[in-house]
Amino acid sequence: MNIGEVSNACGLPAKTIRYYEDIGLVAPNRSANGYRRFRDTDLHKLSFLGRARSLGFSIDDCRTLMTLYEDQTRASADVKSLAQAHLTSIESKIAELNEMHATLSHLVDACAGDHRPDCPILADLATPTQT
Amino acid sequence: MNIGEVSNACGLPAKTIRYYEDIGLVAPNRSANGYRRFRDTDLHKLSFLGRARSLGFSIDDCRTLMTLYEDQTRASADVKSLAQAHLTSIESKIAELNEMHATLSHLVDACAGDHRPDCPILADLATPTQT
DNA sequence: CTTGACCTTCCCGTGACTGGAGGGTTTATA
DNA sequence: TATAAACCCTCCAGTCACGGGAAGGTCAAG
Repeated sequence: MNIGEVSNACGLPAKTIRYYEDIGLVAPNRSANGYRRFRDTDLHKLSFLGRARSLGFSIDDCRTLMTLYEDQTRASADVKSLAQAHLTSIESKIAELNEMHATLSHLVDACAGDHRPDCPILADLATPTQT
Repeated sequence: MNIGEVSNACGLPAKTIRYYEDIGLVAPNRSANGYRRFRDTDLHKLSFLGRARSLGFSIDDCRTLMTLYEDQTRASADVKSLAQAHLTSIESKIAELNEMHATLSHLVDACAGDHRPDCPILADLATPTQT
């Protein structure tokens, strides 16, 4: 399979697939004309990566997950702890966004949003010691 | 005031303050020795920027907000619509993270997390057509 | 034989900084 | 007076995970 076909099959842009080769996540063969030639296992790997990335795992995490996936003697505890750590980081991001949202929606509600210049949003931004 | 003093006062790292000068968000004077010399209005601006950034506004948004802040004839509607748009983008980020969290926490719960290799998390990652 | 759809490499840009090298200035202390 | 610590400066490179685009080679169809 050429890169376009693989791209269609796994949903990753060709650019991304080339990038993944650059950083050593996949290692396709080459045809005589220089084109990348992917095997089924390469496609499988790329799908795995795409799915892991869509769950928010970093490239570094993905590398580890791939290693674990290919290691038949892995302990599921290792996978779980990695996922757990990622979950925790997702939770803290959500918490941070929720806080922003609460503050900002409060301010937006307080703002008349008309032609007049008076604006509680700007007033808040100009008041550093307030939360 | 020198940069260190301003940094303490507004909570932004000196590096960040220099960066903000580079991109034209503040324009402090210079002392004879080449040190930046900040006025109260500069500090005020930087505090404004820090607060806006902490609410997740992009640098570009911050630039607009500063302009609006300094424009006495602004309409609060302009500020509100900017904030509203930002709120919406926060909401979509939260939704995305919530989806990741739901999927991943489900998988984590299903994983034994012991010495055995069987792992629903890896199994899911290896199954592209599943959600 | 040409057109268009592929594929290749290479380099630059993104956002918002952060780290570090290499060096000048000021202030406090011995 | 020497020196050490604590400031300050500029400039360059790196972060993360790609995306855009240039410049050019290859392949199948009409």
